[in-house]
Amino acid sequence: MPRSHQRRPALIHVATADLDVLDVLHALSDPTRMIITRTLYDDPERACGTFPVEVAPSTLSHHFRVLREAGVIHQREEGNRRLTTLRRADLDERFPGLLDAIVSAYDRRSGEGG
Amino acid sequence: MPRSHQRRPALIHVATADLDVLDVLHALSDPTRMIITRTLYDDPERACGTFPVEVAPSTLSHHFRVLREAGVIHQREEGNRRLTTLRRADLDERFPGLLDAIVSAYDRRSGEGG
DNA sequence: TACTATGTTCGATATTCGACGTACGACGAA
DNA sequence: TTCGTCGTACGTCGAATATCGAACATAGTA
Repeated sequence: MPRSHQRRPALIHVATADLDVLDVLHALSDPTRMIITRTLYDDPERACGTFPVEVAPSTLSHHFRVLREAGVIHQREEGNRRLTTLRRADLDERFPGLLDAIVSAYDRRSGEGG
Repeated sequence: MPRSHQRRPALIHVATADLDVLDVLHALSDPTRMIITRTLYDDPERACGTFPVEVAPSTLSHHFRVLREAGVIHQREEGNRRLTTLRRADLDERFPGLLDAIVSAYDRRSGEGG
């Protein structure tokens, strides 16, 4: 039988026009997911296992799913890796200034609460 | 006996410096709470029962609590009413541009999704 | 085939969340 | 005191969520 080229779930990504701000806010209200997002805000692209978080791989996978379904990140296949990027342009197009304001707010918070 | 001046829980409000952006994002990621916030964004002060939401009073009270503990709203006593305001200046001081960006994003979303 | 690396899915468990009904407290008026 | 209004606290329920371990799937290599 002809092997399908994409046996994996094909990584559904929500369209830019369908982004829901409540979903985005919910996705970013979690510490682990915020760390992922903040990391991608600086680095253009990273593999799943290279984020500075201390959770089980399965848990991390779950958080990626939440971020992906909210439209915050994009993931593409590269060999046996899954490379993750921030959907910065899409978010900025749909919700101008939102991502910058959130990341800026997060940076302030990190610096003070210590 | 001297009647206590504040028999009610005294409405704890978090200090501006202690505002946590993750708590704020979580508070605003709920539809009912977003409606409350959006309403207060235009109106300076409202009583609890005057918001355009369709939930039971006890549920509404729960949402006010979440918003209050996240530092999004302020509530003060006025007779047997509790008047609610948006902590706009505090939020803007701690997280410049965040509230405006979120409300702006919410307005865009409302206009499209139907 | 076998092995390794990477990441996901599944099952199980514990927690949180949103909603409600009920009971109660505080205020204002009679 | 008694009543009605406004709003909260508590308990409860079902659903969603977070977390983990274990098994699975894919890609690459030997």
